[in-house]
Amino acid sequence: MELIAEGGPYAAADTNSVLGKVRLILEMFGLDDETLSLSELARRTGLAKASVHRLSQELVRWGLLERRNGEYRLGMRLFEIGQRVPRQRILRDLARPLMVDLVHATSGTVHLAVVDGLEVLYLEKVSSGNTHVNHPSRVAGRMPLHCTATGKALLAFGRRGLLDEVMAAPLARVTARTTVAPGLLAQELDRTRELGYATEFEQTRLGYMSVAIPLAGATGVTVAALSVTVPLSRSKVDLLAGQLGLVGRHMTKLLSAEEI
Amino acid sequence: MELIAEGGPYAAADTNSVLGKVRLILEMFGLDDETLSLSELARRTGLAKASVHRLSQELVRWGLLERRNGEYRLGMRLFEIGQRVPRQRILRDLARPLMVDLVHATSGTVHLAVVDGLEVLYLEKVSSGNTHVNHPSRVAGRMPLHCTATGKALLAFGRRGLLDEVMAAPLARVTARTTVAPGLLAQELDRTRELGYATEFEQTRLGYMSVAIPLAGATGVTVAALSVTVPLSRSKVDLLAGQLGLVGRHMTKLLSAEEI
DNA sequence: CGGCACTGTTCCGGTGAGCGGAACGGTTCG
DNA sequence: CGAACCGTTCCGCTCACCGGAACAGTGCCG
Repeated sequence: MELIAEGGPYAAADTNSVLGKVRLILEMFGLDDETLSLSELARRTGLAKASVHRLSQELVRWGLLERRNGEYRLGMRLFEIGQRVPRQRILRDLARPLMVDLVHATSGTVHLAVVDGLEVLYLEKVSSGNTHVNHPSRVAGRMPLHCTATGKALLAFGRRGLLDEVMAAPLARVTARTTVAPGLLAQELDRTRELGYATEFEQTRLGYMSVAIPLAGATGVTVAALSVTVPLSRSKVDLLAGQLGLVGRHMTKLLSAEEI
Repeated sequence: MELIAEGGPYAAADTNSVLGKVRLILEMFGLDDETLSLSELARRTGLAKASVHRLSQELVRWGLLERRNGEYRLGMRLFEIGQRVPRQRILRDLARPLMVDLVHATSGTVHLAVVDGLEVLYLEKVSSGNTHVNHPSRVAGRMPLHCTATGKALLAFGRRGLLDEVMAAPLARVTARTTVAPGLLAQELDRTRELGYATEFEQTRLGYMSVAIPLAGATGVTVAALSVTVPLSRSKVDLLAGQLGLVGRHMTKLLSAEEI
């Protein structure tokens, strides 16, 4: 089991530095494991039980971990500090109200995403309770760049060279309709640049399609992407693209006031 | 200037432990200071420049900090890990779609909050772009318990003893209409328990009022509160309370499936 | 031009914070 | 009751960490 590899495009942890150990401890808490016992943490991290005990106590004092009847869980302070990260905070604060309106105009699910490493990172997800379906996406969740509408918008309008890096590795097949041929992907991106928006039909999830647009910051550089996902049955691409475009122009104005 | 005291109800940082230093560094990034230079960090934390340099480098390698043309800023990884905190994640994921609907039903601003320490901590905030006003509240922002509708709902239906702790210190006057007399607050909370919902008229911000209900987890214990804020001019307390009640019952059902 | 006041970065010797094996008390098993 | 687990504490060794000092690069002012 490769523990260190999980969780994004960052360098590996160093076992014999305090920070390395803390990192191992905090990153053991995946989305599945909500709470972990001391022994379990020691086992999974490979650290000595005494060390985990000492560090965990200090983390609890900080508020990054909490202790509920013997088990450790990630603490509220971590959420609080995470909300201060400037890029996500500015983008979300500006986009959220517009996303809410978009949900009601389209009856779909709206995503705000940035590129992090070689993946799409979802900053925000808004959907209505009425039309709510169990989408696999999560806020702070990751998806491949090549099979999502947001990913394609970011690839098409983002920094050059990103596409090459993505195509350096074989493209993962997520559904039967996912584009895995590099040539086809390049073609799709050309089309995306032409139209000004990206689409995706059942390439992420069967039965659903998405339309996405890039969001440009003050300098004109693409900093994020916004998408609407609806059931395939009621796909009105041009209508959705139009509604997204309106919001996109509004966002660009808002973003120009901020520095991203 | 008291640097350590800021940022919640947690124990102070220890300067001569690695974690203590890291904590100082990370918590220097407030909502105002988006980016900080190395020297500035060293100055504010009181740590040696070499130490800050070494630790910051390790934090960048981890992804908790990012470096953009010489300046440090909080990194995306921090946001990502913060989103895994289970209490906030479960509550938000369940509540967000319902909050979106509530926004459109009421044309107000909807907040989801928990109590952390002796304050209200906002987990989520949803408002529409049309009716958007610059509310001072932020996601992951904090407010006093005694002057907000969510705070009063949490005080009235939350764990016993919390009220005593709050009243141990003098109640801060936020606006001219904020309840600062302990006796009056107790009376308001009695009324809240009687009605099943809490209200607040211009006690947080002049021109606005809020209605809030408690959200009960699987065991019946109050775990969070949900509120709607609208301009004072169109305050329909009983209507808002009714709409909140519907959502509240729905949330209770959803929360019973999870373990909070 | 040189001096100055800043940056960020590197070096390195002393040392105490951190380490973790081992032992300890408290459970929950069969 | 022993066995196997848990969390917690102890303590001496040692190496990762510390931070003053020296270094290089930059922008400003006289």
